[in-house]
Amino acid sequence: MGRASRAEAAQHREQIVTATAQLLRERGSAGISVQDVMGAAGLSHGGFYKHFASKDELLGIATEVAFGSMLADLANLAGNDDAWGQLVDDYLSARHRDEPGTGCPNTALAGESAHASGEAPLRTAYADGLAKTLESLTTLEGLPADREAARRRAVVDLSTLVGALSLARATGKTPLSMEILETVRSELTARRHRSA
Amino acid sequence: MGRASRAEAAQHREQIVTATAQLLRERGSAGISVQDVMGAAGLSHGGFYKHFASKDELLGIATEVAFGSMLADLANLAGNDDAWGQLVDDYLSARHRDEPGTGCPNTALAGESAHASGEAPLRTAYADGLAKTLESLTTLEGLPADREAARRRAVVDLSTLVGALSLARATGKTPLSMEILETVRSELTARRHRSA
DNA sequence: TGTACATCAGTGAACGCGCGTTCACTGATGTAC
DNA sequence: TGTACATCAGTGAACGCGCGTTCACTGATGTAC
Repeated sequence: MGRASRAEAAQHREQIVTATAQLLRERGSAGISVQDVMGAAGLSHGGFYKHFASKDELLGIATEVAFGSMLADLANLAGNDDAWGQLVDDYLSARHRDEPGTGCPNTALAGESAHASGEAPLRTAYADGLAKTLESLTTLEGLPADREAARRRAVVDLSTLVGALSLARATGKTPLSMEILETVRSELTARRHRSA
Repeated sequence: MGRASRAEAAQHREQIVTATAQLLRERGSAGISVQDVMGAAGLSHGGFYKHFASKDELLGIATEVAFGSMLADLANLAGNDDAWGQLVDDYLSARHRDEPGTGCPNTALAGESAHASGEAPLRTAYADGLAKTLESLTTLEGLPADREAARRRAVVDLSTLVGALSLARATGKTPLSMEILETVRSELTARRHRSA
């Protein structure tokens, strides 16, 4: 094969990271191997360490990327007329439940982060991503009138969204799963209208 | 060593299951080995299959046991004067965050269940345990006046509790983690007083 | 109650397997003149 | 622009390791008479 050009190498690296960001959210870190993610870029596994120092390092980078695209989605919503209603409907949809690979890392990677060691790159990236998610949500909640109240609301609402999605995913495509999504969706929407 | 008596064997089995129920919630299924759980009962790994058909079967049984003791705790609360306040304070405590091994399996095993195959015993046990948790919580929420409203409240409240604990665990012993626990705790308590 | 025999819980070595990581090697890419 | 050489992305075999599971074996337990 010989050497790949710098542009090709950079593209390969991006493919590896993107594939990992998706597979990590779908299967968890124990469910993906170095061979899996190299294969996703059309490469054999041996060259992995020309790009990353370890699997752990890649998981940290992939976590950053996953949060990055999720925060971009969230920022795009901000301009919307009914940003909050849109967010709740998207977040608690059957689609989001069934496609964790492109969904919110706060939910998909919470267990991963909890089980990771304190120094693991994934854990650091998760803490940073969660903090940024709450900042972004606080802005979206305000009503800049009372930023402290908006922050509190963001924390409670994100908890509710993450919990509902976790429980819905844990029970797959079942009636109970749908009940959770629909109940929490209508409750969060109603609660917002009540206070508006 | 020779053969163990029936009483001893039954005790060994119970030790294996109990240890697994704890380790599973602490480390996840990928974090525990057959050797680990046999060692917890003071045995070598070879005899495992005299007790269980597979590691998957044990994980299912351990999940049932974890839900069983959690539901017993919940039932004990029911007699209490301020059962709801007690539940929220216990659930969102630093202790519960730091000791998943003896805590709520709805939160600890949500990710495990989501990643397990549809036929995995753990997944079946989880779905059953979550259904029972919601039934028990619905009773605790009522006000038997409107059972449907109580059920809806149980679904939303459990989602919020599970989400807050997941996020708090993902960020370990940090200020953000404490903020999440305290904010959601005070919010859930206040909300209940408001409606009482 | 005592004896002979079948049962089976537990042992420890072994199985195949996939894992993360290392390494000698290849040969096109990139650089220096 | 052309040539000589160094660089290094990617290959594929190999490493040690721990995993879930199997198996021949041991010898006390449980059972039958």
